[in-house]
Amino acid sequence: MAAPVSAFKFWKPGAEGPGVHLSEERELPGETGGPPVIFNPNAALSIEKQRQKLPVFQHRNHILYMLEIYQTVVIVGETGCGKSTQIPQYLLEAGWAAEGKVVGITQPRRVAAISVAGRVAEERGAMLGHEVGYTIRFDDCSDPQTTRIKFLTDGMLVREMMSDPLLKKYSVLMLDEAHERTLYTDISIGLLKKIQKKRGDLRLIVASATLDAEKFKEFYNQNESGDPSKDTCGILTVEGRTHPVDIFYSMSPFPDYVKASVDTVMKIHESDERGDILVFLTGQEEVEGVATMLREQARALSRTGMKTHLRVLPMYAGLPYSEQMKVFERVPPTVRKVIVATNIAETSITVNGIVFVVDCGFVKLRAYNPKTAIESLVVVPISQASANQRAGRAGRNRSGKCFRLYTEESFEKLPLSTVPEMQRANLAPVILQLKALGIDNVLRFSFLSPPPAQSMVQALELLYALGGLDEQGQLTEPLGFRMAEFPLSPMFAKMLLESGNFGCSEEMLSIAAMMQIQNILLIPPNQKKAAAIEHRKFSVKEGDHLTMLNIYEAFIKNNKSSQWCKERFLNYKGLQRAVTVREQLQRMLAKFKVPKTSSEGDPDVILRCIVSGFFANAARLHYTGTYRTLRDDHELHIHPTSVLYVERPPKWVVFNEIIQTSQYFMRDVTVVESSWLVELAPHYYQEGTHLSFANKKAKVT
DNA sequence: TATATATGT
Repeated sequence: MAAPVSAFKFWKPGAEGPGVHLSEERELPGETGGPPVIFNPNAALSIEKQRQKLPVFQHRNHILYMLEIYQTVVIVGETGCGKSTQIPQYLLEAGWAAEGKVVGITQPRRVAAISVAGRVAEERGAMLGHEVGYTIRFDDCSDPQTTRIKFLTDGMLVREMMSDPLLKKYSVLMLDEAHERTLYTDISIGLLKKIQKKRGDLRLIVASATLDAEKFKEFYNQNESGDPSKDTCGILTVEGRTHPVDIFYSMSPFPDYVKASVDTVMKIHESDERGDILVFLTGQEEVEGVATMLREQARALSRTGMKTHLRVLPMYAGLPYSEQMKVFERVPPTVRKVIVATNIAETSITVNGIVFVVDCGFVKLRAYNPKTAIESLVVVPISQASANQRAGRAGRNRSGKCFRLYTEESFEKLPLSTVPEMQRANLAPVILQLKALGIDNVLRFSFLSPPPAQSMVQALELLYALGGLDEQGQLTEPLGFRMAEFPLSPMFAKMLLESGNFGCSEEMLSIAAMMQIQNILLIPPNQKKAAAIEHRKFSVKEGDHLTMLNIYEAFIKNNKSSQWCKERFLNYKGLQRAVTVREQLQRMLAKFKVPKTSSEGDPDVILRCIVSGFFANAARLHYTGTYRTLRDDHELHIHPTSVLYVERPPKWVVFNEIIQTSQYFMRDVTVVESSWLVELAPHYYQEGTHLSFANKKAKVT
């Protein structure tokens, strides 16, 4: 293997030599500009040739053969070996989409569904939305008559099961990127096992990384005889086209990975090796901090005569779209890009030209405490799978190097893969969906990785308190069924469905839509004060919900102007999205005959309506100056981003969610009156004394 | 008083 260059003296090469070989994604004709290939017969020929060059092509007949003899086929293949674009086409060519049947492919992310569909349509010389289409929320680019290959998000597949429980239109379903184990992938995995028992003709392809292949096979194999010839599930491995990535570990642990990442980037920059750098850190603050330090050091370096300029680009989800796009811009040869990113760059965003990866070894993940029903964000060590995925980002165009800011010994102690989301999520929305899909006994549902029983109990209790489930745990009619149909968390769904009764459905629609969008308020690191001044103009003493309503209404009043947003440090794209979300929610309220009503400026009805959905998230001001949950006296604080943070602390509040970082913070907080809690949730709260509601009824005084 | 990772319906 390549010896480390002198600049990296303190690095130890991985014992296995080039540690990671990940596949290269194909450069597509047309991606680099130029005329659309479909109009050029020679180009069409070259598309065919390119298809045949992909590693997966060697396995074409074998894949089709396996699908004849097995009901489920697990395909192990790294991203880019061509499986996502090619296998659907093989299936189509082999007749799996005959007689009006559809080949469906799920993706965990919306952008992936759109872009892969686009590529396949292009390869087939077809207009997207006809033979090849996609379906994601708010964007159905498929035709029920003509679409034969359909890409969809896995969340969308779960939605489709609500109207078509046996997924009758599909002959084959391919769950792509199944190893990512997102919440909806896992729901789909379990539900498809159930569907397969009723539909022997439904074929399933699970596309996953090596690690999970056996687990998937075990899960889907219906052969209990012990005779392998009777297996109903088989595994097939597709190698990728690879560029080697050399792994270097630190000789000893770093006390501060933030500083270490800066030092490492500068060492790379000072070396003779060319190529862009990608740094993995855990959050926005770290990213901005490192970006600032790198800019300073690079400036100092250029004063000493360094010719290559360092362009430092932060990358995280909360960054405005236009800023995010900068990481894709091409730079002249005298400029080296360094992208300082959160986990977003691990799977969601792919930047070409990365030769060096610097991996801090940590990630910020959502965690759920089933005892307290509190969600938190915690920084935890990454898994080995994650570390390898990060390293692979260095080898997409040519061989690369990955510097791990931890020792080889610590790498070996890392968990093999990340805990599936199902085991670290609030399950109320999941349980509601499963109930709506006719899964009566959710505790016995076949989960690939069963969640903690306590999480399920918490979810069932909440759904009962909201009136979505009855004493027997059955979905209530109509409330429970309607809640399940909403693409919102159960509390939001309840709040909206009640809004007609409170006489404020117009306002609640705006509030609910706004609350679905993150980062409506933009706070550029160098203009914090100016942003705060602009934002404060919208805030009201009632709290964050009415503040968001103010912003939404002002946005509409100002003709949805992007300039208006810019001047007020508001997220224009986010507000546009809020408009779309609101329209969808409005259609649903109309469908359920919830009357269109407005509070005409009276805030109390709105606040009471919020309480009808969020009564379980109530807190009171403790004499110590902090807040306590009504349910179990847990200490809470108002989040610094809340408009109530600067107000005189109100006595009673409800909130959308708790986020634990340094402390437990309530986010999206609104002032309420204690009497409303008792009045609107009498089954949940009791005035004066404790009474029994599963021995848990909280006291409101 | 002291601050968010990433997805999805």
